Amino acid sequence: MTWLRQRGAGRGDLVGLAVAPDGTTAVAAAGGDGRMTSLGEVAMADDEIRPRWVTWSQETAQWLVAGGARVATCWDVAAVHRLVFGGWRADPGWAWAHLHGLAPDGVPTEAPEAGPPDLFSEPDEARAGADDDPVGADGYLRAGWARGGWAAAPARILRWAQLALETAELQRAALGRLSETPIPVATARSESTAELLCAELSSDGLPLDLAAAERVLTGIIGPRPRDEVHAAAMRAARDAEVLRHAPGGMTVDLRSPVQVRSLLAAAGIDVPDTRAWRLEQFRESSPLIAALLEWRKAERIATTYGYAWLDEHLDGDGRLRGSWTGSDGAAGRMTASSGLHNMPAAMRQAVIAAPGHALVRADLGQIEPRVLAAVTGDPALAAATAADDLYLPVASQLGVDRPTAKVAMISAMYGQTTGHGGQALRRMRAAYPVAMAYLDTADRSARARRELRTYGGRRIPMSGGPGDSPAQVAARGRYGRNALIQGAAAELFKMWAVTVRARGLPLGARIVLCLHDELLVHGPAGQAEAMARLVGECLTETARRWSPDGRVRFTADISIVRSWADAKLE
DNA sequence: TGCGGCTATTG
DNA sequence: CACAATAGCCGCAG
Repeated sequence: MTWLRQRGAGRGDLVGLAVAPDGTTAVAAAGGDGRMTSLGEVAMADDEIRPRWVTWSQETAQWLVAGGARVATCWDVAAVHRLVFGGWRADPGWAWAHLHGLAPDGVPTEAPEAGPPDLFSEPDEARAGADDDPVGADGYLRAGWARGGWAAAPARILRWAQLALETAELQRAALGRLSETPIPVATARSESTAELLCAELSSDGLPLDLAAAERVLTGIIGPRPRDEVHAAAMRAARDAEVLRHAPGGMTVDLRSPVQVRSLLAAAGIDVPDTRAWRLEQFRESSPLIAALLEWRKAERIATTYGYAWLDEHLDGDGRLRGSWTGSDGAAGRMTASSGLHNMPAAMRQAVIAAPGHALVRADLGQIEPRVLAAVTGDPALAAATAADDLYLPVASQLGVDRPTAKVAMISAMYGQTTGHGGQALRRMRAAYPVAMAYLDTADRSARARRELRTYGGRRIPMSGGPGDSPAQVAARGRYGRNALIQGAAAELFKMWAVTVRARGLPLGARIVLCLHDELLVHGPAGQAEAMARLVGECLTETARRWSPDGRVRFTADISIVRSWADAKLE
């Protein structure tokens, strides 16, 4: 797009982008200049210039992907808003208000007295004309614009692209004021581009072989039921397998925890609840418990990951699709629906590379303690990261065995208070004073409802939430200390992921799954070795950018596999 | 019908 | 069974 070049736009420069649901597209360059264009031109300009496209949210990325115009990088206003201000809500009007210091309560909504749209209440976009400014006299974005009215006419789409750019520039300035965090702008970029990745993950799906998946299911819950009657009969048969161990022919609904508890009581087993870990100790001595635990496993598969799950989420092209969010929850992890993040391990053997393709599986090793070392700069802990197994040097520094060292480390990061980690925890305090002080500070701040900020600059709001009983205060402390670790790990992971996404493109490598510390990359079989090498190089590159002093070592276990479940083939 | 509790799966 | 998430079923309130 020569026009963009004429406006002086170069690699990495912010360029506003708006894509209406019908594909009408506008771009806006710095200085307020903009023009209507097409997705095809955007794709070409991305190749030639590679600006950083400013989008309002992942929705724009979804339109781009749907239109076949995948771009390299973006600045996602919603993602950056979540980073800078925290919380889930990140619509344009909300982000705008925060950047302009306007009270969030005042963000205009559609007038409630207007009621649902009908023949007599013209939507805002249809009334466009006299007062066609997206910003109202009160300084807020107008509700009609923010709620979709921007797409009503080309002039509005253009204005919306300009406004995205203006908003992004304000966000960048706000990030610059986060002086206490080391890499806020780099994090904003990777968090943004992670939204592009999410749109692609949602669109591309995870390769899952239907026949293999059905074989897994058959082995656990039997063949696909022919009809409802057959399904009910199989269910009853599974139930009967447990109930035949019930005392006195007692019949209960196994799906009701209350009834199961009374069943167990009748069998002489008194438990406060019926969770598997609690029942496990009775497995050997009680055939009823053993049968119940097996039933639970099968029931879980049948109801959540069974044939209905395949029918609902596995498409005809052999891809399991769900929706992806780039930064969800307390600490800004990626999340996915359709069970993509909690699929039973047994189902992984059905995740198989397409013909002529291979999967590269890569796990970050012991990511949370390494992240703790990096974000705190604790010298002793950083030294321990030189080892492949970080818990070995930690154990020797603490003078305990490896399992104890691991429990102590995880206790410190998660805030466990029960159990017998007290002595090891005291030694942790002596061995890693910088890291432990960081965690203690986070805990204290969270208890006092003071907001937190991760290494990458993500705000963790601590207002609201549960009350001030001792248990709730303690829980808030655990939440806070963990949010900083989990959050920073999520930031590092996403930077790694978007680096792999970018560098892997020439090889035809596509990320097909992100799982908190694990990447699954799919690509041509002939490029498998190159992809595996590249994933490792991307971690090195990311680590250097993320933790520039280089004193903390990050490791990944990388292997080329046909199926996700496969052991390493390297 | 909506929602909290319980349960299981994952990192 | 600490921290995080998604998701299904039960029981109860409205």
